[in-house]
Amino acid sequence: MQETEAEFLKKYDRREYLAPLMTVDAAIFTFHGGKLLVLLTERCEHPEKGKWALPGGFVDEEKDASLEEAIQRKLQEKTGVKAPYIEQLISVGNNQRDARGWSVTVVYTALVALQSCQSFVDNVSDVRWEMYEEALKMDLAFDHIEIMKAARERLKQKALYSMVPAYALPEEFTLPELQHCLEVLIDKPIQKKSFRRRVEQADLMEEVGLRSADKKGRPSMAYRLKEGVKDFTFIRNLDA
Amino acid sequence: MQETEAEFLKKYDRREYLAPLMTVDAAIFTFHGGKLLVLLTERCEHPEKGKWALPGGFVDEEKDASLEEAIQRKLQEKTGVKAPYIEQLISVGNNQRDARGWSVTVVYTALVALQSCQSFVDNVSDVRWEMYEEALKMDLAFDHIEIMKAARERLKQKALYSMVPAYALPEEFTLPELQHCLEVLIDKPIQKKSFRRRVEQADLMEEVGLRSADKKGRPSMAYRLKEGVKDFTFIRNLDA
DNA sequence: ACATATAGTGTCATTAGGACACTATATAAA
DNA sequence: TTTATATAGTGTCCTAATGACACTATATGT
Repeated sequence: MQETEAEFLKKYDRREYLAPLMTVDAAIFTFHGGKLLVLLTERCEHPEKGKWALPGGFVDEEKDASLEEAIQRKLQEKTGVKAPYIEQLISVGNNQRDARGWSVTVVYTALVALQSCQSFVDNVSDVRWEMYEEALKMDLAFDHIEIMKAARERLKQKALYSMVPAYALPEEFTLPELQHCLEVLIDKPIQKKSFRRRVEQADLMEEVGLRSADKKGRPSMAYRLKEGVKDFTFIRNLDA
Repeated sequence: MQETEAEFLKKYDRREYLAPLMTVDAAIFTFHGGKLLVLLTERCEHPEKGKWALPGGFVDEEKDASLEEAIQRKLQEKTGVKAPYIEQLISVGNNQRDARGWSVTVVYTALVALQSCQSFVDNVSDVRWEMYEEALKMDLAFDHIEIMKAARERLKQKALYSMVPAYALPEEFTLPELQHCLEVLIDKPIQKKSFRRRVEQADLMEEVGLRSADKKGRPSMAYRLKEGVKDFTFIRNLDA
């Protein structure tokens, strides 16, 4: 006799399967003082207690309806950061990465403006922005060093063919600032003219008036991303 | 008094967390008779019993040391396909996609040569190669239609800037065959000359002699991928 | 032989982008 | 006030990639 789906689900007990631990983590970057920064939290529990790690944690079946909700909730709770344009990077799962056993993490990555969360981060001791170059030398929890490197690499690729790094800057920024940000991300100088041609072609920014001259030299024009611009890609590579 | 990590792990019981169901699935494509084909398996159990689905299944903590091993094992067991250059596509997780509850799937995708697994697929009734265009109209299990579309889109992007589609062809192939394959993948004609320039520049294939003329017209040169070529990318887009 | 079908090449025009000199406009110092 | 210098921004040439498309090459079939 055929079992119906309703009958199947009624007797079905998920506890019969010991599923792997399921976490979400986020590699969140910003740009400040000419440096790329990455957001870290200190682990307050075993395993890896006391080590710094990418913010994240267990998916909560009650609180989260999806992986996207889970990572937004975890980020918000732990660091105060809201990352509207967060993007899935990769998933890592094996029986080695967590001492508690088979573990899977779905990793997200985003660029955010420092201003959007500075006050929160400044006021708690277990969250901080670390310079990426320094974070590379740290003994991060689990396999988070490798994950962070993968996120950094993705960022580099994005910077080669898009203007995404604008998200890491304040709402208003100048083209020299954006160019410098890109140069840090791709780790090589960009021709000023090439860069500006691409900005013009992309037609994604609007002028918001001259920046008051706080330093020597000609003042630069300030821009902001046009309304409704969420993501955008150039056809060709910068340098490469 | 501080708890040590060893003490923590000793008393730690994973069954206290009800982790989401953890599966791996694969969108496997090939190219045959001028058409893009996708590999499907028929579900033999509830839920979605009797529906066709992307091959995949639960991660087995005993058998699999990692997600990569899990997807290779599942593919092999269910379809006989070995996909050496399989690639992670995306992970999907929410409380809607599986009637059994919160479920996460890590999706992989690959292009394989039909020959490498034809006999297996021919001999079992619950596995088949379906034309992609037809599969689109099917009522696949879970959210597999959306996942399949995402994999198709990734394939299209890859075809625009790489020669990866060569993996979907027999070991020896002609340039007109490869061009046609690319045209199907990106769904638009390619300039013959542009295509051949790129093949030459890439320097990834070697001649293996003239193809015997089975049809009208000048016979074409057969090629194979050079030894050691695994993945390769062009700088610029085809058409776009 | 000649029509036709398919494979493969030659070549020109367009365009993206690197190189780099040039102009523009500010502050600081003489 | 002039001049030095620093930074912003533009003009212009050269090269490389590639789209467009006509051309040559080599097979089959009548």
